[in-house]
Amino acid sequence: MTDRMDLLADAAIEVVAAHGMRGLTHRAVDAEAGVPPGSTSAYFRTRKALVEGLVQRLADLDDAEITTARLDHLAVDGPADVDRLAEGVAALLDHWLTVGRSRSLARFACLLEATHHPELRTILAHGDRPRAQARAVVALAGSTDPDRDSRALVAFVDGLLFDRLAGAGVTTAPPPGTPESRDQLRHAFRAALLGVLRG
Amino acid sequence: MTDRMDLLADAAIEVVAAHGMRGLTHRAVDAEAGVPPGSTSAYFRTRKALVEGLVQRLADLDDAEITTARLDHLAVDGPADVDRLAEGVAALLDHWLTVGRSRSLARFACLLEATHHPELRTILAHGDRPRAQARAVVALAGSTDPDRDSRALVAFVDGLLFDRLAGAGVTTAPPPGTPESRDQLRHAFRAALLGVLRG
DNA sequence: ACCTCGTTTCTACAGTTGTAGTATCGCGGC
DNA sequence: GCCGCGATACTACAACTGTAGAAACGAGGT
Repeated sequence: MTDRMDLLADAAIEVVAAHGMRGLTHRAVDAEAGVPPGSTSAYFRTRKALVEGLVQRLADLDDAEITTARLDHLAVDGPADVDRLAEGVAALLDHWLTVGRSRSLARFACLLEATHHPELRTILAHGDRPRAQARAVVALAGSTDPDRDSRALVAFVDGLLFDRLAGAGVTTAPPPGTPESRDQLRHAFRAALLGVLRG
Repeated sequence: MTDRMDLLADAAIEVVAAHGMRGLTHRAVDAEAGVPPGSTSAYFRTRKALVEGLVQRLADLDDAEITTARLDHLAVDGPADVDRLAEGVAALLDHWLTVGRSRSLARFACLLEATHHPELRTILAHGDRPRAQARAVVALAGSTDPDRDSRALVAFVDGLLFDRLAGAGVTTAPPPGTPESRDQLRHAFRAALLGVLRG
């Protein structure tokens, strides 16, 4: 709502990204935001309120972002279109892995949290908008079951994101932000899209 | 190590699945395991030890499971093989979503945790074994870059799993365990595999 | 200058959690 | 029967966290 609340919610996102849900305390947010101790507790009286504020802030930030990064106008009816779309999604993933890294981590943490706190689910309609975009794409491409296919496609993209954020494998991925990373992501998404389209 | 430790670690997995990492306390584990209060604190003196024990237990359980569910012997050189493999993976996913639901949730929570606790990463070499299996599959199928492709494939499968566990979309998925759910998973994995193979 | 009211800052306190130390138990050997 | 000792159960306490309420502040009007 107010500036100060946004400031605190942003700090809360950083805290969660850095120390997990467990580290999310009123005092930790105060410290992260550089405000006098007690401030967070004043604006978000209970911890539940703090979590809800954080989730709401994530949703708002996504709303702001989605208007600047629209992909659903990219019709796909030829190989060139597929490549163009893959380029766009790779750029988006790259963004989520670098400047948006904290937000991505916080989002996954909140999604897990929403598993046992249904009230978060309504705020965090995660993937609904991406899914709608994906639905448009696969529908235009002639999918026989756009709901199912778009859901799978979004799940794949989330999987790619999660893997790069938290994947702890032997095979090390190139650091996000590099051309090689972008290339891998583009290639992977292209494969997923093609697989879904001509499944 | 000992029985009692395994019992407690298993209870810890349930606690994390039900209440998240934040709910993981010595006393909560005591309650979940139905042991006298203080027991967990005696076996895992510090909280760090408790989460390490939990992660180790997850890894051990996976080890036990992997020997019973091998998929890498399934060579893929024709459409029939692809279908067979997709059937196997769908069954595995179904298993992870039903009887193994808590473990799957706990695993994702721990992966997120490992982001800021490197010592967990060594224990939880998540996806290494699946990745090795996937690598064998894509290599046999003639991939030009098996490391990259298998990584993508595993990421896709994880994405599917995460989506069914924590996805909070409008498009509701059929409940896990039903034939429709299996069918969707089979279809989705098939698409991913085909996309990766003939990328 | 002074009051008003919303915002911000500070303080207190009860409940929870992490951790370590002490007591009790159960059983195999003397 | 009694002893020793490892495994288990209990207790205590300091630190941390959530929450509420009281104090200080500051801009805008009179």
